[in-house]
Amino acid sequence: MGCKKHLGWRGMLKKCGCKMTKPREIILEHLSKNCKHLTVEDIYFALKNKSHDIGLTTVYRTLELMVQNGILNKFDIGDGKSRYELAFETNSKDHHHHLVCCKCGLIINYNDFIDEEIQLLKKVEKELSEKHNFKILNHIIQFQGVCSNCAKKNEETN
Amino acid sequence: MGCKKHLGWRGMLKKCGCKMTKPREIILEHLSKNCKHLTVEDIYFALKNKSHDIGLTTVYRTLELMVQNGILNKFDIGDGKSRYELAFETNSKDHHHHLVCCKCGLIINYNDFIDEEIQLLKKVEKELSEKHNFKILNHIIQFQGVCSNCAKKNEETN
DNA sequence: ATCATTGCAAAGTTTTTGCACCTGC
DNA sequence: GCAGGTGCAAAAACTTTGCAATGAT
Repeated sequence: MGCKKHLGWRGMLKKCGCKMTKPREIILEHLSKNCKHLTVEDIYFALKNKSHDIGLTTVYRTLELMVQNGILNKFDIGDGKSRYELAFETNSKDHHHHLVCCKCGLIINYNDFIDEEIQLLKKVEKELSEKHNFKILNHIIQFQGVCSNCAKKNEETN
Repeated sequence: MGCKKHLGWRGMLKKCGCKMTKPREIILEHLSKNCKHLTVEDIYFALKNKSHDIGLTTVYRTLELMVQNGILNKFDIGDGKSRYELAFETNSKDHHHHLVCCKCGLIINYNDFIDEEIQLLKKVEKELSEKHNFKILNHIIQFQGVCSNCAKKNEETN
């Protein structure tokens, strides 16, 4: 799971007139070691468990800041909680999309067809961007459905 | 914006052991005439303006029920409010994806490349579904970026 | 030294729940 | 008639804001 790129953040923040502080470093570090869809709560308690006493407010503010600066992606799988993950470059090998179980909220990252998807996306992005005069920065692709566990449970019930 | 299909809902609900009531009918009717990403608040006040006194709780419960039964799609563009729209069939001419402005929240529906997207999606769905043993019901594709208005505003500021 | 950042407590939003009453089938 | 649906009020869940203290450059 090594999502490197530890350096560079400092620079990215600096360029936006922001300081690199302990809490910010710790939060980014945590996200980089857990390359997946974390909620504010997830992060807050995970850090608390590692004896890092960072306020909930700071977590919220840090994450929002990172989103504004394109370092993180924010999305919602339908449970009303915002989720954050490193904004992997479209071409990076860590880039992925999500399969979301609408029963239990399980999220599966996949990048099986990423290449084909990306190819189409790039084309679509370019043309939509021109047609609607819209600067496209990012995309979200989510498949919603029922995971194998929930399907099993459902069979048992019926 | 005639999104027909007014009949059939009753049947769909019945099949799920649910009754078709006045509030449900009015809410579905409203959604079918406003084929786009409405929040609970949007719906609640729109109906209030038409002198339909439907409780906020009922709106929440009705929408959630429709989502559970596949009649509506639920998604979040990043502003923390759930949005709902009719779950157009993948092949229907009303099927579309979204362009979301991350500055002002503007949502543009597009279906320019829908055919190509759908073709790829179907393939991806089939294979992901087998590989991850996941029953895929639906998908969300969102491009995030900056709309022309916000881009203009930004230029003026700088 | 200066201005951004932090953390707490308080407030704001959005969504859910409990419960008595009402309604569709 | 009865299970399911409704609406109100209250609570819960998530997020933002104000402000005094602290920290980074």
